[in-house]
Amino acid sequence: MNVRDLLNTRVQAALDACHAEGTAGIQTAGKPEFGDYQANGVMAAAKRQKRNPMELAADVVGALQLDDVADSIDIAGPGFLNIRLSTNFIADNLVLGTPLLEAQDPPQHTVVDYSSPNLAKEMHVGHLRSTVIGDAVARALEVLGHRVTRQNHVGDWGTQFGMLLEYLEETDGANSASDELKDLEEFYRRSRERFTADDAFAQRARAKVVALQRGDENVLAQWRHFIDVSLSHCDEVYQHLGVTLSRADVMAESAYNEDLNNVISSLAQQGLLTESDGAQCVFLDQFKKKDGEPLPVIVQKSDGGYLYATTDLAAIRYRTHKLGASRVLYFTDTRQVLHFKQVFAVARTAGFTTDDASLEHMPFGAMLGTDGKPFKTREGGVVHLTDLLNEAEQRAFELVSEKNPTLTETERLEIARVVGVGAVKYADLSKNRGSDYVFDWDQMLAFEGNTAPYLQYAYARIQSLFRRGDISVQSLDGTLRPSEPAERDLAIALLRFQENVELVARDGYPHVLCAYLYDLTTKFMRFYEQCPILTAQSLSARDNRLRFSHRTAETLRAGLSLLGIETVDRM
RNA sequence: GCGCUCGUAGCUCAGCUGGAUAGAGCACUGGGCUUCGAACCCAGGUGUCGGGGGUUCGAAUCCUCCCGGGCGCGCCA
Repeated sequence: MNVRDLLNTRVQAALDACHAEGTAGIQTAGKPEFGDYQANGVMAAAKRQKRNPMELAADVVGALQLDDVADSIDIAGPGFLNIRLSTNFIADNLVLGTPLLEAQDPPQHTVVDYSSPNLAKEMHVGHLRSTVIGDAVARALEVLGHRVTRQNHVGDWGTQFGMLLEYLEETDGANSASDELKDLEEFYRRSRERFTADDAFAQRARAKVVALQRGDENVLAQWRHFIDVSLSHCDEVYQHLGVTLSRADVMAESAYNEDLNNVISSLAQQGLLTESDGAQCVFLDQFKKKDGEPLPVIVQKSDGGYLYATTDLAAIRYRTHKLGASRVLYFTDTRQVLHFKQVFAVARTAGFTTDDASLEHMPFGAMLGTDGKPFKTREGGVVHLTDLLNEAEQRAFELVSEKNPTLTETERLEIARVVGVGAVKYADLSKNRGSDYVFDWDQMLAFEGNTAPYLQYAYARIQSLFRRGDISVQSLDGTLRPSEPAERDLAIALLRFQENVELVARDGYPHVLCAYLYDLTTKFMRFYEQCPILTAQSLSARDNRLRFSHRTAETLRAGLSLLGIETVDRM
């Protein structure tokens, strides 16, 4: 049940009945004394109608049908409507055994383009945000009943592969290729060194590129092998990260190779191509500098080569026309906003996208170190994701061992994995993706405040409760009926799961879900302090509180799972 | 030069289509475990929302100018 939607619909109907134009403007109440939800739209509607807002508010309340939902609707301030949900409504919608989330109607087919590392290098922190955020949004869409096609648009093509393949051939005698590629980053560094230091090598590398593009079977075999090894590295990282991407989701840049000349010829046929300095460009009116100087989208280089804009155009056509997606989401960093604006515009103009398809760039900011500069190792190198996760687990292990030394080492290792990886992911997911964020080991691994371990701890506490009380969850049928204030606060929070997940699916901001889960958890912690559960006064109160606890645990586990974060029964 | 974006408490961050006295966490101070896990809870206070001007019943949010940071701008992705 999306409570907010329900209220929006009802208040909207009342506005319509009063012939008032505008939206209901339902949001969660700013303060407890304002009820649970507030409608802010009446004042704006009154202004449009040139009416007294208080009068209109009274009319709207008169026309409002909320008997089955709310206890009270109060007009406050200059014309706010404060809505307080009724206990019956809350209880009716919090029934153990009913699904935590319901599907949205109608279901849509969404392509989610995320992670998309360059296979020439090892995965590093620069790939973390796209991978983790995109995965969370994909999961949110799926859980709401939408069809999701993941697209890992990996970079497997380009001139740097000539250099890498040449170097691979050169070194292959000594060790097996797999061994050589074990540290991709190092391999890349050494081959680049060779490339710059040795002209003969550089020449052979360029020849490799040509051979590769020409489709030379031997070189292609080398290339496939390299890609395969590199993808295996990615798979390992994805598995470690707990990300849903698999080989089946890989749709590499090279997959569009044979379609690129079609893209060009289609643009040419439509008269959209202009040659400029030997390059094929698309000039669109909406991309002009202030002085009228046009801004090109280059789709073919003067040497005949294609660019990422070309590939992206082919990908758009594939995703909308072939896959039939109605939404395509791109999780890339914020530096590419102009690129996507242009590519989307070209795609629309050229008919590479269907009319009703929505192309949405979901940009995210950079990861900075505590010094405010791009996050690097002490030596100034990129931080590999594997190292990052290992360090997180190491720190988590020390912490778990300190807090809970009686657990076996096996248990502590497993907890450290769940807590450490969860902390890293949550630190990223809990921030607004649009802006840069500071990656701070100490803060993230302090495991306090708005962190994954705080949520995981609440979950573990609830599991402990059931263990101690020897309660079987199956015995807890029925509704959650709040009576104490702390119970009511918790109940309202539980009711808001649906609307928050829907927001994530719509806007692609997982931090909204994080904020929700954190709020839910603080509400539970207060409930836990204030309302004795196992030692409640009456058996019915005890069972009711157990139901609250169980529902909270379910919501936490489901919510964290949408973020790709696991839970443990003890920690 | 043009464009995009950001500037909120000492630090890290929220603030949803403009809404009520701008909120959290960390840090700091004090309190709470013979009682369901103290990785917890409660209490305490801090803001020229970068600055000026404007729009209006109402602006952190919209417009404009200025200051400051980041990023982008024809053959990398």
